[in-house]
Amino acid sequence: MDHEHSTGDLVLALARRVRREHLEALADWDVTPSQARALRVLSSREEGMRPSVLADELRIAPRSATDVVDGLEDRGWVIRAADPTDRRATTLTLTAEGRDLADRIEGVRRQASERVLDVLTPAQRRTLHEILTVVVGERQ
Amino acid sequence: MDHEHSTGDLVLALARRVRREHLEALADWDVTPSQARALRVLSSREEGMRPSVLADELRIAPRSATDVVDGLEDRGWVIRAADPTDRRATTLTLTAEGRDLADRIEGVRRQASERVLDVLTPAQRRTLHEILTVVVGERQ
DNA sequence: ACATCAAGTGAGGTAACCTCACTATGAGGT
DNA sequence: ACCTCATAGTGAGGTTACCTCACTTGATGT
Repeated sequence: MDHEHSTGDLVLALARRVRREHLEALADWDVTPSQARALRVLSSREEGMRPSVLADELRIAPRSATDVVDGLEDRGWVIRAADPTDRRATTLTLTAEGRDLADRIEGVRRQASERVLDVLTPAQRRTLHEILTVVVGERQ
Repeated sequence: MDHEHSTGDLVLALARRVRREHLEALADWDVTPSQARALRVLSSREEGMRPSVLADELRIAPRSATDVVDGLEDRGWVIRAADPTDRRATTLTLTAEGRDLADRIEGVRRQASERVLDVLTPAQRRTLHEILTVVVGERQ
């Protein structure tokens, strides 16, 4: 009303809405957002990921990954084991419960996004996806 | 690679990029993100906004608005004054420096978004804007 | 052999939120 | 006028998700 929304603002507003939906869906399992992000990364790779790699994927400091892993371990979703090839290192492995939870979270995440984008026609959906791929695809 | 990005993920990724650009642009003036948001709201309305209204606009608790306003006042960007019509209330007014800063921030915000969306053709830009308007426009 | 580098974590700090409780004031009913 | 209840703002104290710095332990290149 007072002034037109810029495209950038619209992107942020949409993201806010998607994130809010994700968050609500997450509330059912008593998982913090940062734990959910970590579970997602851990389930996307093969077993034995190092905390430092997790930190890298999450774009947080290695020290912060330690805290996140502490939380996941407390809840019984990952286990830390010694890396046989490097005695300084630790390997992270999802437990059965952890993997299960990660899968279920991925499911509701998808549903939550669907719910938000539902108002678009299939053609608009496709076009949006296409255009976003172009922008996001640029430089990594 | 391991699995296709969903549209929801693309939205979040794009928002992350826009936000990062904004943040970098902001770094020049030593303004925190929450201060920048508050300045934006304050400059969008007429003088004399109440802290409670600011809180509402920012979707934060009234108590949190107090802290944000404290910061803005310390930096000399707003002044608190007594509301003559209600002695419990306070009115917030941007100083000249505050208004000036808000304007400059708005400028670089716009430029930062431009930079990100630059890779699109004008037609794609228009289409994106249109589709986002549809999604964001739903229920308020 | 030894200096240097890397992996993880303890200690302590910050920003940006929150709730709860309190004071001061306003507003409505009787 | 008085009493009750609602409202505006803020002090106190807590939480989450990050951070840096310093340290220990172990690997690695020359």
